[in-house]
Amino acid sequence: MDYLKGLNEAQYEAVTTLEGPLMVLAGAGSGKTRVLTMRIAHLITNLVDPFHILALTFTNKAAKEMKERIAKVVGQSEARSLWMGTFHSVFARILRSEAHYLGYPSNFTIYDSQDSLNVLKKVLKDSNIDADLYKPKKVMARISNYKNNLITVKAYLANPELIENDERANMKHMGLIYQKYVDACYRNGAMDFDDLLLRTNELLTRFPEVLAKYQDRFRYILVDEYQDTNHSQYLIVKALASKFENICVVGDDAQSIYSFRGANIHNILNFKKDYPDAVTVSLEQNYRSTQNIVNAANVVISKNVQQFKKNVFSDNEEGDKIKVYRSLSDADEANFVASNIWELHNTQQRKFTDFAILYRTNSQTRAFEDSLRRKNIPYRVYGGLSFYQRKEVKDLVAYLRLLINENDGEALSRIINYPARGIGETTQNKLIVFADSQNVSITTVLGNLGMYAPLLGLNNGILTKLADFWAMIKAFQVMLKTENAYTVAMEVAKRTGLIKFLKDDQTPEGISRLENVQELMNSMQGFIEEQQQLEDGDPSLSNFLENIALSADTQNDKKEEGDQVSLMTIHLSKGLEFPVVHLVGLEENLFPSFMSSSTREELEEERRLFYVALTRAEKQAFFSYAVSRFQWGKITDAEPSRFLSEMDTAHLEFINPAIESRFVNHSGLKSSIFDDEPASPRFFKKKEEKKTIQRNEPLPTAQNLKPVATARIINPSGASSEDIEVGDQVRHDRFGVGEVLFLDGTDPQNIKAKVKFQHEGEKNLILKFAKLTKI
DNA sequence: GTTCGCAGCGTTTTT
DNA sequence: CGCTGCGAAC
Repeated sequence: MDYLKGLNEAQYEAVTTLEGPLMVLAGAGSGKTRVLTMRIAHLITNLVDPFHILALTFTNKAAKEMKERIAKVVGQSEARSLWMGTFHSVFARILRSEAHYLGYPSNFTIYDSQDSLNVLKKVLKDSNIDADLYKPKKVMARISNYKNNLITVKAYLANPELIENDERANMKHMGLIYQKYVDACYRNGAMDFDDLLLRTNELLTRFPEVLAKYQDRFRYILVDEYQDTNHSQYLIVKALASKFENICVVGDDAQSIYSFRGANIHNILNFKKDYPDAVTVSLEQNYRSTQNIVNAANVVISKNVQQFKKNVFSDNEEGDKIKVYRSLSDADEANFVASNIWELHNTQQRKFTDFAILYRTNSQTRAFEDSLRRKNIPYRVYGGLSFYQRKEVKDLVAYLRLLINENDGEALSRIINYPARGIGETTQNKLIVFADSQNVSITTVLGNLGMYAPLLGLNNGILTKLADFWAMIKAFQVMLKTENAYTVAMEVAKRTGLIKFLKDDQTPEGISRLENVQELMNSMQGFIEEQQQLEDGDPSLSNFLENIALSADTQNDKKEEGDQVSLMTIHLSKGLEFPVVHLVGLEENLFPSFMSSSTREELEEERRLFYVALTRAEKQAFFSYAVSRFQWGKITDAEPSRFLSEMDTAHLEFINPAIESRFVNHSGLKSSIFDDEPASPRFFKKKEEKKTIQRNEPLPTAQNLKPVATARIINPSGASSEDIEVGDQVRHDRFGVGEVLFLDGTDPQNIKAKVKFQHEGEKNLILKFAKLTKI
């Protein structure tokens, strides 16, 4: 049991207290993941069958990481039968096998937020409701809120208080809309994210035999990030654990940052009330960060009223003070960060992977991408628009979804006329109205066109098109019975004309779209191969679809992780650690967000977010903020974040005193430094860029071209080309092998390469998109 | 039925 | 600014 060695007293207790309810309050950096991992290992060593263990996490990333670490301790085969995953994926799996209880098909589709929103928009349109009062996103948030609190349509309609509440918000039709939305999803054979939890609750409450079955299976339950569970998740855990009560929850109330999606901090605050016999273990020693960082973070989080008292401390070196940089603009800030990374990379021999840039909102990425790219610093952006949310990818996926679940009206409407095949809006509307009037689904109408044709009022040309379309879908379905998912998907991409449609668009964006589709095919192939290697793998199309529905992963998770700077939102950074952290955009109305500055609760959550961000840092932290920022298409003045003033200056060091004093004396003059400039934002931007280039880099000369052209080019999706130089032999996905004749361009985004291919002749390629491999 | 262009809008965080 | 949705013209 060497794995028990090296645990401190509290960790040891948390790992070895196997029976009964246990709450582990794990301060930031206190070895939480280690404890969870060791605990599972210890369970298995103590002859608990992994089959009886359920471990729930919040992100796929966390689940994956933990699985790997457990496999290292107990071995691959032992780890396999353990159930570990996100709430959503674990319960989606259970729902699939028990769907018949709920009147759902087991092949139900899982809708992501975008799908749900589309369905809701249709509902709103149908209902002839004032679109200004009922903004889809707002309505969706309310519905989501109901669901997460287990308020079904029925419960809603029976609750005058809720109805009154919505009436007061000027939304008296919420009940009706809610009903219609739920009906639509049901008709489509689909569940949204919230349904996965709500329906699980329904399953466990309405069918005691099902509950008993899973209670018996999951005798040992572990929940990571318990502070972020919502009510729905809380009830599921509670129900499952109520037989054996071997439940271990791990969390840190100071790191609860998901209340916007229903997380209820009281779940962890009240754990003792739910399980009076619970053992509580506090992990307070932070092994991750320097004393200075830990202490600085403690000062800020102590401003929160709502929290357990903890004493997180570090025995590490005291460490550097946190350096605070005040910048003139977002571009200036990005430039500072990039220069700083470059410098530390050179002077302290830090790898690029040692650095993280953390921000509040995804829209802040761009400026940093620009500066990093200019300095040829490799980076990777996490999060943002997921690969699977791109339109071209979703379109192909919609076809595949339709093959699995032909009732999926959302998928159908997405592709019935894409690529255009003459089935326009008018025809679709007729179909919908007719199907409604006959009280059947559109699928039924399409499947029995012969019978319905005379009643539809459509001309023969259109009817033929509809028949052809449906015959094609049916043919794919037949094919799916004998061929593997990849082959069918390829056939779909070709036969529907999707590939041709994309190929016709030779703009860089068009090429990139085609490549994304190819990438989808690749990832599918990868998935199939991976599943085939697994003993209990499932290479089916439906399994593939489920996996992508529940993963917000960007495309290149499997791709090589080179030496790259990480860029991500603070939310995404939870659970991670980096030697050097740049926390940027520390401005009022940005962080804390203007959306979350009205109530104390909201502000406390922002403060916890700040705490999370700072405690990601191991050795060094840098803060920065800009006095003016280019956003919403114009320049906005900004004040430093209140979190900065909440800190103890003993932990800080202001690193640009010159600029500081210049500004301190003239409050509110920030914009006046640009008085000699035209007011147009465009000019402003230009000037900024020019300035930064001059200040930090020599002008592009022939000498400087080479490093740019030979650098790793990172495109926005994160894929990278190898270092390409003139004379290199390269391989291209489609054109095969060739020689690079010529490189052209200084803008790393737009370097063109002339390549002579053995068979295809000379081509001009944009390096960023071409994905050339050096051979 | 399709395409293009413009206006208006929102803009936090994720399974 | 960038996206969506809508209306007008082909």
